[in-house]
Amino acid sequence: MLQQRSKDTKETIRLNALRLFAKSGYSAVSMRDIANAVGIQPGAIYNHFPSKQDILVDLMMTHMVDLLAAAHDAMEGVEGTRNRLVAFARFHISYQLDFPDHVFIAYMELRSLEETGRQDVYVKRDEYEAILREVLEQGVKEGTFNVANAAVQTRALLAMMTGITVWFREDGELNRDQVIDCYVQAVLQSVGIQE
Amino acid sequence: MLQQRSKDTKETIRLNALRLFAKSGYSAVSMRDIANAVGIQPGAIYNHFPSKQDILVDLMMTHMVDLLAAAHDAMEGVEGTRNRLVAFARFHISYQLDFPDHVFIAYMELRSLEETGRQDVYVKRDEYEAILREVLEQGVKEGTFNVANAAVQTRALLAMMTGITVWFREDGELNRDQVIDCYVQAVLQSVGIQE
DNA sequence: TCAATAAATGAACGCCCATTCGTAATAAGC
DNA sequence: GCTTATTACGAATGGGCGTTCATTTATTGA
Repeated sequence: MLQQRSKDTKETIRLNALRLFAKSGYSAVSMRDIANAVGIQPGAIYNHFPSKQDILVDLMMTHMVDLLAAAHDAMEGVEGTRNRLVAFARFHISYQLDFPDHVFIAYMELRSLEETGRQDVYVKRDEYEAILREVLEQGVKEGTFNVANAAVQTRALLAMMTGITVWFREDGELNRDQVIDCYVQAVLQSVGIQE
Repeated sequence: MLQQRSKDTKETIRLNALRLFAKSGYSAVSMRDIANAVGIQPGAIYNHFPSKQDILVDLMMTHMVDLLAAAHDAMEGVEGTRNRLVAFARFHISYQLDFPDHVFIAYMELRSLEETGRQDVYVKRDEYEAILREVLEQGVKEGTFNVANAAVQTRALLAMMTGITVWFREDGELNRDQVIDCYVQAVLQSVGIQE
């Protein structure tokens, strides 16, 4: 049998595992499924990852780290609470649409994580939530925003924006920018700012 | 071995399957897990359900039918778009909090449904979305609401309100009514209504 | 060039899966 | 009390699971 070697087998495993986990869920995907998608034998995966669980941890942590870095990047230098809220909203939604699979498993497969690793992901998630929460708190303090509870509103808005991946299709009747504008308007109005 | 008979073994199976599916996901739960929770042998489940898949379909369809009936009930006789929006929001959030497991699997396990059954669930979901969408469309037509796209806003608001189950705990620092008020305010403001 | 390392195969491990079935025990109707 | 239908047990089915391992092949660095 022909054995192809590849320096990025590990990356190929990552990509396929991500796609399969997002489509069917961690538990429903077998190492054989992943191996088939990659084009190797199941055992060969263990040259790159010590276990199935480690693939999931790798995917989720990588995602959270990347997400955080990108978010801080997008917010850097943006001044004013309204501008910062808009910047965050646009960043968050765009990121969901760019990496729907990453976002989906980071959200859905927390329960599939064993205790090791789950705490790490929680910490990163809190750090991410804090970015939006601080914007809201600042807006409330200034009197710019009308929000009863910044922490609650943070989670409400994140859920709202994250949900876009469930239904949005690039070939739908509204294009990406139009949909983002709808959401940004909803976000702004929800904190009491009229368009 | 002692064999207990029970008229509501079927209902007990339903309750335990629901709880387990919600906690770990459909694929991660085995018929043995369910049987153990119920206190019977795995084979005995097949006296009540033809397959594991049928348990899931049963749970999801039952939930959707109940949800729809309860929603129509809650909206009946409520006049005025603002009042109807508030009524729907309060109903939806309360229902999520009352039946978090039902809601969770109806949302998450659509992908675990085989084609038969999935279409039925989609129809019910659309029917449910339509209740809120029609309120928003009416408000836009009247000029009461400031919403760019009623269909988009419908999904955005449903995602926002449904997300509450992810973090809300009955013993948290805010009680149920306080949290509901926060969300209702956010919903109202998001459609352009000032509190 | 050639040893050392990395990455693949393919077969096997023991275990758990959903489901089936013969049989026994219970409950319901007469 | 006896028949019948229901519901349970408990063992078995074939298959898939995550993972291991001896072995082979390819790549790398001295």
